[in-house]
Amino acid sequence: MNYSQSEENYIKSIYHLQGDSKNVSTNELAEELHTRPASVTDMLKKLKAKKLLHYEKYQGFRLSTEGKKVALSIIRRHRLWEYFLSVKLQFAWDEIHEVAEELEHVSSKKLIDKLDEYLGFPKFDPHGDPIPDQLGKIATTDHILLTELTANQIAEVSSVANQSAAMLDMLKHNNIGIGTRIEVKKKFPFDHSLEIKIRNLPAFTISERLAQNIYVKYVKK
Amino acid sequence: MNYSQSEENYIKSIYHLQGDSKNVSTNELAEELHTRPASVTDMLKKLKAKKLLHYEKYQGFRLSTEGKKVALSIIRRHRLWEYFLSVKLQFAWDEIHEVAEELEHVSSKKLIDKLDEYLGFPKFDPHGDPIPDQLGKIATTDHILLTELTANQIAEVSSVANQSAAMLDMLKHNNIGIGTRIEVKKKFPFDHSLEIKIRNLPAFTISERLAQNIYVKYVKK
DNA sequence: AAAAATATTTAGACAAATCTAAAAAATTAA
DNA sequence: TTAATTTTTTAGATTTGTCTAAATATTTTT
Repeated sequence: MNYSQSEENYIKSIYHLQGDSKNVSTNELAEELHTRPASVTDMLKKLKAKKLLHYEKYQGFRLSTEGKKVALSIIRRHRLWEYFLSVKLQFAWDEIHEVAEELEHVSSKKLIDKLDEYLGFPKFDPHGDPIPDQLGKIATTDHILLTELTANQIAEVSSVANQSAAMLDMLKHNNIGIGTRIEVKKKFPFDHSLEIKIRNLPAFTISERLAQNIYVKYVKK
Repeated sequence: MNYSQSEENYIKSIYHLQGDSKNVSTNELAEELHTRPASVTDMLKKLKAKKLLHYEKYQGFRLSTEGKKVALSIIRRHRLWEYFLSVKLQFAWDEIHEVAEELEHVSSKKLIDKLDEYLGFPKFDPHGDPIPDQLGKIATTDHILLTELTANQIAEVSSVANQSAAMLDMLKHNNIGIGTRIEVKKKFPFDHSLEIKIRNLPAFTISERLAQNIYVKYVKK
């Protein structure tokens, strides 16, 4: 089956919002897609008719098994293109997302499988997110949120939850990238901000909001 | 300026049909695009409003300078992707066109310029057609139509004018590809078909129609 | 040069994806 | 447990790209 760009964007966003199968609300999805709730309702009816999601009026919705399969194949395309842009074309880390958003809608399965092979079947994209294989399987990671990291423990940035330009710009400004080693020096109870240290730079503070979007994994000292 | 996929397909087809600036007709374009003449008229009005073509009711049409510029940038994208699919992803010669038709609509200029660099600034695509550079310049070739080739003269296939699946299938069936050396043994005045010889294969006949779609260039014996 | 044939355009409709404004349902607060 | 607020849906429009059928121009034939 083939889906329109618009349908694919809805499916992908629902997949990200529902996480481990919580129900997604109309307003939430409208905000994520920068569209209006009324437009979301319209599209939901269509996706329901195609059996891609479970949806009852006023009750929220969630992808069906088939819907998840479709979502994973879109995510596979997106992340393979990100890997290609970064590793082969030398795009900067914060430039790849936007271009991959366009490339992901090219639907030839053969193209994607050949690209995967050409790239050497990478398991993670440049943001540290896992790339689903042909069957939709994704490698598991042991990462945790930076907010959950114990003080004075060193960990390595493994992925970011949010890839908005504003977020990526902020990370760049703070010299944080995939693989950056971070140590939490202090947690401030007042606003839950964190003082962190990177390499030999002076320690500095980041907001809880930002820290909630950074995944890290422990690393031997 | 950015154009829709549909607009881009019209511009590209007009460019191919007009050749060295002959006027294109509504029916001709409708057939090329597998659409209806009425739809063509609708789109022409839109493209005229965007100053991409010269068009007066019932008089045929032709791309403006700006329109040609746009056409060349679409062709650039298409041929670079064809080159990538063929050289990097090892797609067969007759499979690349269809996928490139989709990829060509991804519009990031940076993507295309980086891809060009990554591929080593190729001058010709796998079908032998020239790839426009960033400025729209295309390398010139000295190829002629196979129908124009003198008998008993050896020449090498340099490109094909038509990339329909039917055409590519026929070429494959006849063992003709870019670089194949062909000698015209005889021209039949009755239906203008040609008897040709390839390598050590027995000579065989091809139609005028097919020969009109094959470009060759002379080669020292 | 009129008639016939062909090419092109207009008029009006339709599907997809979106929107605004208003109605209806669900949730939260008083 | 009503009232107020928020969320969601419906109704009706709009834009883009397409279509069919009919009208109008142009070209070709007789």
